[in-house]
Amino acid sequence: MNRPTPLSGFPEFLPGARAAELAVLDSLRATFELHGFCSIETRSAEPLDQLLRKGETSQEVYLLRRLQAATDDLGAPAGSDLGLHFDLTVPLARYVLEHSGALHFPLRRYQIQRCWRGERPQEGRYREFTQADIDIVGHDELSKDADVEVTEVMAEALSRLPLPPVTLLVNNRKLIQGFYLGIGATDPAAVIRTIDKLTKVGPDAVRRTLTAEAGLDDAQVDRCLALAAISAPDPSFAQQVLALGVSHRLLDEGLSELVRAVESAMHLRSERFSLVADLSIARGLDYYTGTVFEGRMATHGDLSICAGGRYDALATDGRSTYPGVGISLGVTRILAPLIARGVVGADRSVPSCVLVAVATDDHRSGSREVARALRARGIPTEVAPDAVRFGKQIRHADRRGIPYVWFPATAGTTHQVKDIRSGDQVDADPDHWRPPHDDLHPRVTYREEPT
RNA sequence: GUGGGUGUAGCUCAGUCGGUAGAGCACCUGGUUGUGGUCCAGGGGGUCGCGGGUUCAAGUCCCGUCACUCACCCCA
Repeated sequence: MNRPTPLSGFPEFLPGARAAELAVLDSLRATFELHGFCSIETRSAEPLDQLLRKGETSQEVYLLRRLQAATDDLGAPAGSDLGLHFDLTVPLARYVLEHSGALHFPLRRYQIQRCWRGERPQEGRYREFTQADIDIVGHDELSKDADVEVTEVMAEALSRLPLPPVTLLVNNRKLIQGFYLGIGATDPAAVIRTIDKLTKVGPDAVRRTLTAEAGLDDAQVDRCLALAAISAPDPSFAQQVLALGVSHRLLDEGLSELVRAVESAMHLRSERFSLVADLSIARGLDYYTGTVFEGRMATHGDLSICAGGRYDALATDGRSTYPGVGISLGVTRILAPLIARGVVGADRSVPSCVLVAVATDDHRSGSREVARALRARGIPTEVAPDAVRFGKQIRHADRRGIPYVWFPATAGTTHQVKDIRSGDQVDADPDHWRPPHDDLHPRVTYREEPT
């Protein structure tokens, strides 16, 4: 077979699916900018030693290698190796340090770029994928309001997308860490790592691990599981936490932070977005220090489609530290499975709103004139490629989802435009006719799955 | 990296005991010479993933290999 085969983990969309993806990306960008977040783009490659900091040692990094590299380059120090970034947070940290003198803090930035991970691909897990991140980075300090703000922006961004609803689960690292310290756990980090797997492996497995590896007794494990079982869409979770009778300075601090985050997010709820305080959310990464997020879509099972949190030291150069809080949205992870199942798509595969028909080759210049007049008023228009019979030209439009076919005036006839969905055909003037606003550009279609 | 599954038309798949390569959908043409979708008739399209082996004969059996895919790990 001469036809190339697909590359596992490197998804590519057909034009219609790409149109849907573009519409989603445009929507995200518009929302982020509406909140005053600026865009940055960082280079695709970072020095390998930079990538492997931040407790990300387990990441499968794609290395960059020059085909024509001289042999003695192989002897170069390991630190000079380049790798493709596997997220947008590590590059942000590097960027902030590199440009700290020229940036204004707090820095509110969004970043929509490809990332690469060498792990085995599966549904919803890719080797090349697009991520949309928003972060707020401070200089030495960062207000607690930043946590609320990124929550608000992402809530709005998700609410606007014509996609399945998202639940954002929120917790606070200080709260659970303080709780574990309060019950006498000696290695709270180990407890966090174990609790993070609760939904995956279940309470029995967690109990065994907590006993064996974190050295907790049965009573302590009971209280950990009781804490992790707490979940509420409003600040009422605080009473449940207090009822467990544990006290610790960090616990109190985290509790009030989480209450505040949940309270200020109450008004963000919509049909497509809900926020829940869920004390089983821990996040495995150890650099999170406060609020942690994990977003789920019911269509994606246990896979989280967005994640993030606060880190007291996103970056540090010895003199200054740069605390940050942010959320990453897995654009490819959300879209690729939904597109593959036919749940999400676009109502057309080309941007064209109008196809101008060509009666005969002699009439082509007249058809071009009509197209120019429509384009001059911002209506995406293409001219039929061949002067074949009109039935075939209409079919050309139909196949691509182009909603209108324009029949230019000829000797004895007037200009007419046909809505090929309804079949309605009316007289029209190229300098004045305008389609309904909704027909102007491709739109994302969302069809709920028959379950 | 570990373990399972699957590779046949553009897509989804069938192919019996080893005996001439199939269906549905899609595509093209015509019915319909300036108006699509429905319907009817016809048509094109295959190195059966690749390599080797057994056999008179292999899509089918054996070995190898590659790709895809699912699960574990980890994560958007």
